[in-house]
Parts: sequence; C-alpha cells; structure tokens
Amino acid sequence: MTRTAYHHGALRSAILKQATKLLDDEGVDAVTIRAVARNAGVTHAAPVNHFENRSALLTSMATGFFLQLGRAIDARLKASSVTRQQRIRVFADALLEFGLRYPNRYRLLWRRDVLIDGGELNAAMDAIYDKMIVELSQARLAPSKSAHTVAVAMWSMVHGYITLRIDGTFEERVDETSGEPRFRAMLDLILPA
Amino acid sequence: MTRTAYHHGALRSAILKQATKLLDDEGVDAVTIRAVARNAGVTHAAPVNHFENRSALLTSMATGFFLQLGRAIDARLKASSVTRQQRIRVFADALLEFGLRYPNRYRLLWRRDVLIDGGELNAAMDAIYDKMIVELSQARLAPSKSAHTVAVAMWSMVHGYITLRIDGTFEERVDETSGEPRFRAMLDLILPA
DNA sequence: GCTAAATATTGACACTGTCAATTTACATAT
DNA sequence: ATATGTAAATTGACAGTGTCAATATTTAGC
Repeated sequence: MTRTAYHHGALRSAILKQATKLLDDEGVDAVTIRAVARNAGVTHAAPVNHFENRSALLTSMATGFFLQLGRAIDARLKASSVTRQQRIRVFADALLEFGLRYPNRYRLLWRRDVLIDGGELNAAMDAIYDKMIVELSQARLAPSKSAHTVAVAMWSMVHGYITLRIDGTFEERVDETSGEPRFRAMLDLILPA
Repeated sequence: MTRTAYHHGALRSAILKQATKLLDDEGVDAVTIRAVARNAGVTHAAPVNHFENRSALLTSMATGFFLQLGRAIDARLKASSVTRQQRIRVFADALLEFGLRYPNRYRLLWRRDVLIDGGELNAAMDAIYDKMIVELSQARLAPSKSAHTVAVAMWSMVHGYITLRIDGTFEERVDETSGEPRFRAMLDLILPA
C-alpha cells in the first residue's frame, strides 16, 4: 500500500470500528455515514461499497453485538463453577452486564425502526433465546409454571429492567449498588431457588 | 379570522394534533418540525413560537401521553367492578392496552435520547409509578417479597413485554390471542392470586 | 389610534442520506 | 508484461432536515 492509498485496504472493518466508537460515545444518532467516513479517513460516499445504506450498517453492528453476547453467555456457561441453579441466571447476568457496560449498544439492539430484519439479526437473537429455553426446560420449575411463560417473563423482566437502568428511569428506585441485589431478588420471584 | 389568516389562531394545538398523527402513522422519525408545519398549513419556521425545538415538541407530546395514561388508570380504578386483587393488575392492563393501541406513542415515552428531562416528564411518569406503589403496599404480598422489589419487577416485566410485543420480537412466542393469557400468567408469577 | 408584544414568513447555513458519474487501484487472463 | 474488467474511492449534486436571524404582519394593551 502506498502512502496515499486510494484504496483503504480494510475500510469495512475500519467503518465498523469508527461506527462503534461513535455509538458508544454519542449514541446511535451520531452514527452517520458521513461522520463514520470522516473518522475513517475516506470521503463521504466511500462506505456505500461496504454497506448499502445507514440501516445496513447499523444492522450489521447489531447483529455483531448479538453474536458477541451469545459468545459471552457460552463462555460463562462453560465455567465449571456454575451451579445447576445458576445456569438460567447466567443469561440475565450477561445481558445486564452488557447493557450496563455498553448502554448505547444495548439500545441499538432493540431499535427496530432503524434496523433491517433480514433474517440474520433475528437469527442471532433467537440463538440466545433458544439457549435460554434449553436451560429453562431443564430446570425444575413449579408444576404450575410453563417454561415458555417463565421464559417470556424472564426475558421481558430482564429487558425492561436494563432499559430502566440505563435510561436512568427511577434512578432512586432501581438498585445501583454492586451485585445488584434487587435484580437478583426480582429473578428469585420467578425462578426456582 | 380572515380567510387568509396570517395568524393561525390555534397553532399550538394544531401542531400537537398533526405531530401526533405523524407519530401514529409513521413513527417518531416522521415527526419533523417542517412536516408538522406543512400539515398544519404554516411555514417551516412557524412552530418555533410554540416549541423551542424538536425535542421540546416531542417532550410535550410524551408528557401529555403520560398524563393521558394516568387518567385512563384512574378511570379503571374507579370502576366499582374492580376487585381488591385486580387493582394492581389495572396498571399492567392499562399500559399494555395503551402500548398495543398506540405503539409509536408508547415507544416515544422511553426515547430519552430525543426527550428533554425538564422535570415535567418525570413527574408525569412518577405519578403513575407512585400510584402503583400505593396499590402494591396495600396488597398482601408474601412476607419474603418487598413491595419495592415487586414494583420494579412488575414495571420491568410489563415494560419489557410491551416492547417485545409491539416490536414483533418473538412473534411466535409471545401471546397475541385476545385476553393475553400469557401476560396474565406472567403477572401471576409475581403477584398474589 | 399608537405602540409593544406575539406570531408568522422568508431566507440562509450547515448538516444529513443517497445517488450518478468519474477516477483510481487491483486482479486476472492471455 | 500488458491489457482489460472489476472493485473501490472520489466528486458533485439533490432533496430533506433543524435552527437561527431578519423581516413582516397581526393582535393586544394603553
């Protein structure tokens, strides 16, 4: 590559990197094609060769985050120290940790108005949900509780709690101390001890 | 008012009306100052006299929706047919009904990135939450359950479920039949029967 | 009726996404 | 190696946006 490279060489990954930085720092609105191009050192229309449009870029990012989340969950599940009862809670913990560490990434995951549902995105998310169902079906739930009801309840509760947490809603009410005892108590309401 | 009125006369309410229509029909992104102005029959910069900027307009809308939601809950609570156990569930039902009927309004309520937290917005939301706490503290919860934990859990679960529902996430998994039996079963997990 | 305030218009600026036309670099086949 | 086709980046344009300043018009208070 010459000093003044016409071809960037690795523009696609550079775009994703700069886009992620903008997302983390300033939110999804700051992830504009032109800003990303500027920060990657190319002109404003260069990204079109790698991402058809802004939605495609954001969708690619979101899909990657779901995959990343899935890998984080797998890693936690593989740890030998995880007890039988903790396996379900691994999903809740991993989602909460991800949401608190990367709030703008987490928000993007659910911004379906700017994302394109081309199958990949849903598949990446479903992979996580399906894994949760497996764990849940192997847990000893009370006879009155169906696994699907608990699954939807748990996913809803975790998702709702994370959004409230990272949006600062009910700041004085949700629990911001380390260890998140309130979060654990909430899970205990619907999961077997 | 003359036929070619220079002054609109009731532009503020006309703006809110057109903005709400755009929100319902096409989502929050469609609520642009200029589109609202066009639909209200004024020029593009006229709205500035009534709303400082776009965020102020959206915040005013969101605040109104929270107040509207609060009134709907009050109306339901006043109905004599509501039993003691149902009083808590009124909040969940009212939120779900509002979210399903006006999905884009519901989404706007939580788009803190485009809303201005000037106190009014939070106050309108807190009014609802505080009412829920009152009902919850009067319910006979199991001794192991704190009212605050159940409150945050219920709010999180309801909020999470509604967003999943209106976003079409897990379409085949959540319950779209009338009466929402899954939703009721989820609530039964954390609320006294 | 006069003046001040409120309200609406006009025009401008810097952004944005997206497209078409063009230029440059690379890869592959002969 | 050299020609050629393809991929990648540039340039320029267009319509749309929020927001501001300057201007024009209407209304309201005295």
